[in-house]
Amino acid sequence: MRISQGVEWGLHCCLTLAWADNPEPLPTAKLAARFDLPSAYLNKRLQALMRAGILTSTSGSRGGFRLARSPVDITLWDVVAAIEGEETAFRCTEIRQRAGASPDECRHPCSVALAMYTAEAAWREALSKQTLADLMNASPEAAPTRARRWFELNRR
Amino acid sequence: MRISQGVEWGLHCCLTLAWADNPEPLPTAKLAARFDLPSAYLNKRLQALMRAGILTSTSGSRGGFRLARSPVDITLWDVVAAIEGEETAFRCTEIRQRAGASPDECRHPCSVALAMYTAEAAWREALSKQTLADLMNASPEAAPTRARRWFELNRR
DNA sequence: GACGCGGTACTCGGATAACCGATGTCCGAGTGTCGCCGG
DNA sequence: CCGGCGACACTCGGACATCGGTTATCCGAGTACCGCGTC
Repeated sequence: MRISQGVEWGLHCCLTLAWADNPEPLPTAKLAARFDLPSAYLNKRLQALMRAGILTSTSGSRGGFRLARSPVDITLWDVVAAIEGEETAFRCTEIRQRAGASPDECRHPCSVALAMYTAEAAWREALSKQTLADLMNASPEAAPTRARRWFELNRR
Repeated sequence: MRISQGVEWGLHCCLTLAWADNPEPLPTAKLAARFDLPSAYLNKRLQALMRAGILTSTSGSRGGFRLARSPVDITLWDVVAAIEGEETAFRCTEIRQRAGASPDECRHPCSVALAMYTAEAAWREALSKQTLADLMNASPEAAPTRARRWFELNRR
């Protein structure tokens, strides 16, 4: 089991956008350069965040991405779900039906699936409780000022 | 993100072994036939459970697998970790270092990684709290008797 | 009749392919900007 | 000097290759059983 790298990228980019806190959008290329990531692929992930309503995009020259709402209202689950998808990690294939379980029982999920879903719910809840703003507070003192400085240097 | 199918197979097989509750080992082929699974591949997963100390294997004729200890002492995390591995699903690649974070800060994990690890810890704990015995209790009444009946039919 | 021995069938165990999704790359569509031209 | 217009540069957006990992398969190593031969 592995969470795609795009999640890490997405979270760091959201943090950067939050610190920049700028009315002007930030293009993918700038963000990619900051973290030394492949620009085109990062763009793919930012698009996913846009489709989920976390970012807003502007086309054309002077275009780019901005946070769609305040960091207080963006949970980590929002970001993870946008990039990884909302499907459960555990997929029940109903193998009990091969073992002769009656169709009547199969109206309820089997105990195995239920247990796995319960654990996943705990994971999602833990993610939902943490917002982007919490992440900003938990970061070291130097981080926001560094982000601002970088942002000033990369202003067009 | 996706949990491999082997986890589902492993859990159902452990349940079957628990219900059989037999001093004689059960060969992979029988278990595979019960759930209509590819036998050789299932064997690979059962091997993993054996390496983790959840099952014991016996080679040769009349060989097979047995539970290594009581269902009360087998948590779901034991099974999941045995098959999926104990590595975290989220892998921090330290992209903050590309963004100019000082080596001094990097002695601590970054806030993003910390948050993700915290959520994963909640998931693991939820799995650790549930044992195989709990799963047996949560299963419908018909399941254990069906398993026993199947087991008697497939006795050699 | 009892013991020892060899062959056989069965099962685990690890090494070896095939398929699928994540990763990475490219080019087209759309939009704002800047410079030029005309009034 | 001012306003309109056109070409350009920039950025997003989706379509097309590539790679790693899960899934699937096969063959060898080891062991218990069964039958036979001998004492």
